Formats: sequence, structure tokens, C-alpha cells
Amino acid sequence: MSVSSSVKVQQIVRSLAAHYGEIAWWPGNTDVVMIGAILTQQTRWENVERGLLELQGRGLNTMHSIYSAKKQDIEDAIRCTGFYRIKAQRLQALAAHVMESYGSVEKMRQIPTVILRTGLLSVKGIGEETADSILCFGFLRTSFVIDAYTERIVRCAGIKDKRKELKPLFESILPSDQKVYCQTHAHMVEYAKEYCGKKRCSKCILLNLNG
DNA sequence: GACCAGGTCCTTG
DNA sequence: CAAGGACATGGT
Repeated sequence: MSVSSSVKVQQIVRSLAAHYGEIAWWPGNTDVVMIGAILTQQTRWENVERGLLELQGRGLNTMHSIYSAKKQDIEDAIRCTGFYRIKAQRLQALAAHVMESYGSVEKMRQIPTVILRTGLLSVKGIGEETADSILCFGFLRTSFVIDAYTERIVRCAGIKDKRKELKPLFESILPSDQKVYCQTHAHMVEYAKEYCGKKRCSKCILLNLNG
């Protein structure tokens, strides 16, 4: 990570914070965050919310209940989120990891972040973004989430670092304040949805990042 | 109808 | 390692 990359990331973070201020993001308890983190893979949040309600209606909104549920019931509940078969499988794999490695979600709270992260990444279907989302929003840890939106903004700003380098890059400039981690990610998503399309970034003007 | 969505895994070159 | 495909429904 070059010096100029760090400076640019600082500018992005500062500009977005000034523009958006504090915004609500990912409400819900730890179990729901864990479920939502999987359901939102390659999926719009509005559809995820419907899936979460369907699960809740069937009493399948906890790791404990998902662990012992029939896969078919989970699939039926989350069909509206797409990739429903593989996601049902991933939810059960995560639930099995939680219950069998720790006994409960509560027991996980006293485990160090790096240990939790390694464990989550060992679950098939959980990659870096999903793991970091769970850690940041579910367990309130300082583990920054890099998603497609964040990468888009960063590219738009001319930062060349590989995707793998982005997480340490952000974490090196962010204050060790967990809420800032949550907010910064939220800002990234909001900004990208509004201004930074997949094909072209219409307005990096807001960030003054061209060049 | 084409294209995309807050990824991840697996297979190929 | 990089690139391409599979997984699937729902909205624009």
C-alpha cells in the first residue's frame, strides 16, 4: 500500500463522513446479522429483508433453530433471496460451526477477533466479506468490510492496490473505534449505490477524487 | 428480454 | 494467480 493510497483513502473516508453523517445500518441482533450476511451475498438488501421476515415467521431466525431445522424449510423461507439452495446449505454450515465449535452465539463473544475470523473463514460458503460483516456488525469488532462497492469507489479514486490489500489499507487509517468501522462501510455502500455504477462512476466530483 | 444485485466456490489456462 | 462459470430470484 503506497503513501498516496493511504492519503486517498483518508480523503474518501473523511468526505463521506462529512456528507452522510451518521446513518442507520444493519439493525438486529447477532444471529440476524449472521443470517443476513449470508443472504445478502450477491443480492439486494430489500430481498434479504423479506427472507429474514420469512425465517422469523417460521421461528428460524437463530443459529440454534437453523442448526436443527430441515433444510427444505429454510429453502422455502429464503427463496426470494436467490441462490436459495446454496444459501440454505451455507446457513446450516454456519449454524453447525457456531453450535459445534462454541456451543452458542453467546460463547463466541469472548473469543478474540482473529480466532473468530479464522473459524468463520473455515466454513464453506463464508468468504472474507461475509466473515468481516459478521465480525463488524454482529460482534462489533474492528474488522473492516471490503465489498464490491468499496472496491469500485477505490478504483474510481485511482487506487491500484489489489483487493487483498484494501482491508489492511483501510484498517491502517481508521481510528480504532468500532462505530467508525460500521459507519464507514455504510457510507461506502450508500455512496456507491448513488454515484458509482458498475459501468461508470458518474460523480466522483463529490469526493474530488479524479486524478 | 437484457442486465444487474452488499459473494463464494470450483475448474481451467 | 487470473478468468470464467455456476448458483436463482426479483427489480428496472
